[in-house]
Amino acid sequence: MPLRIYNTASRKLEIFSPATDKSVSLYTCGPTVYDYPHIGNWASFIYWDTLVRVLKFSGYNVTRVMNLTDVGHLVSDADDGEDKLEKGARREGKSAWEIADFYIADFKSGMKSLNLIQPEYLARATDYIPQQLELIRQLKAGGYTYQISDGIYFDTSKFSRYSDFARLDLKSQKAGARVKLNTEKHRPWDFALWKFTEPGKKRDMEWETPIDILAIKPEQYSNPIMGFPGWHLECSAIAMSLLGKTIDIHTGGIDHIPIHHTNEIAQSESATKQPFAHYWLHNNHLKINNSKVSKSLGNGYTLQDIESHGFSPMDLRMFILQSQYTSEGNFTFDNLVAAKNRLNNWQNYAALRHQIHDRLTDDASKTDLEKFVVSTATIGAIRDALWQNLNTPKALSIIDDALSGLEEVDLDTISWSSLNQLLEAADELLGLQLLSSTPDIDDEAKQLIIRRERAREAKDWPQSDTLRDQLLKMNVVVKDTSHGPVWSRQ
RNA sequence: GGCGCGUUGGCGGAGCAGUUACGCAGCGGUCUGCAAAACCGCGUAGACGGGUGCAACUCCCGUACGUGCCUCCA
Repeated sequence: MPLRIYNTASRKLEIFSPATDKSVSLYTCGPTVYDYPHIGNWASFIYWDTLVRVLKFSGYNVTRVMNLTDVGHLVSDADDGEDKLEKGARREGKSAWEIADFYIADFKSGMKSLNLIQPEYLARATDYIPQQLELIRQLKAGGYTYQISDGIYFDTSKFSRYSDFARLDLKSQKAGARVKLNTEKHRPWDFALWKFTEPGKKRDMEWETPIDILAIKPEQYSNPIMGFPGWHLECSAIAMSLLGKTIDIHTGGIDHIPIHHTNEIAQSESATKQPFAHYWLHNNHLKINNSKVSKSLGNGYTLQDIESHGFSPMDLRMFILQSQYTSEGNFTFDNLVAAKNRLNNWQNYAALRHQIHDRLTDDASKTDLEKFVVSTATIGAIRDALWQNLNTPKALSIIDDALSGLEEVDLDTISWSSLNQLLEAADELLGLQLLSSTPDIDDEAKQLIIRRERAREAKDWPQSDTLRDQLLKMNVVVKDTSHGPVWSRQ
């Protein structure tokens, strides 16, 4: 069974096959670092992290780039309004550079707490200004640009396939119906490659516009014209400079199909005459309380909000994995509780491995057939589920099935190594930290459990209950099963 | 106005043309010193109306409702 993924470019489920045998180049549109990401943003990054995990698990050598948009993303994608970074700076009384640094640090720490694998390259747009200017240069040379009073624009009429990717009928789009149109643009969907700093203004982030990309003669050029890159440009420039002209997989949110990715394709392919990406994957949006996440509705919960409600980042991760990336999830705190409980149950199963080990006296005397073995076929089945367009809910259900058998049987009969293999594979593929979140209990707690068993044998219930309370204070819960006591963490 | 998507049991959420998804929550029972767990069972899901099939939650058409994009947003 091959790895299949849904390619937005073809609108079909396709068998994945990278250009180079066992290497995969992967580009993910990263955050605009002007504010805390909300859980919808994180959902996207959790899904793409799962993709990376699946590829690595399948033996691919993955080189992944994620950009950090720290300049040029305007309040409106239609090349109007203020730069988000500059706006954030004004809001917080800092410079745009300080804003970017702060939210980049926050993003990295969020990635860590959600156990997202760090991409090989986390690239700041402002670190790639020369590459972006070079791309403009190439496009200008090819006749794809024009200049108007506020910047240099991409002429979409020169790229005949412009509307193919999003399958939009541009004529029927009511572009600018609700925003003031830039009347100088030749077409509403032409987009800025480089914007000039407003005359008489000084931006925190601005660069001198090289004269050779300007449509003026050198003798007319007196004072430097300052400017900054358009939002779409960075992704093409960063991706191509780090991964080459054609990349295997490009991922991003579903909202990026009609504008951002359409524009990336237009400018990249106009410059190189080669396909920009073979596979385009898009995650659907997470709804919150059945409505969309929107800054204006104020429902964009952050990771900090989740934690202040008493949930862990892994609870959120479990919640996100419970629905498939192409479907529209719905977040409520009740649903998060369900995910938390499920994860907690898994952690209790994971903790059994310490208790099997403790009792392991004559492991060799029992054959695998006599033991409860989590078969390697289970791990294969998990992988197969994920290979089916990252069907994470299916993968979770397979793990549920495998784990739920464990508590019915005598612990002595469970194969320690096969349980460990399952947990390792689950962690590798889903990143839920089942192993690291369930360390063994200390010797003191173990002694208390033994003493409690003695008390129970002597039918000394008050003593037994006292010991149980003592363990509870150490966050260890003891349950008396028909096969003896089993502990778990509270 | 244009283009698109969705509608599964209390909630979340998959696959599949014919066999229990799965999870969380709930109810009843067994077991049990108590508690918890575990186990067994229960609630008879598939918006509505047609159509094609021996057979449809699963394919096709229509209707209703919801929702997304064409501003911002993963």
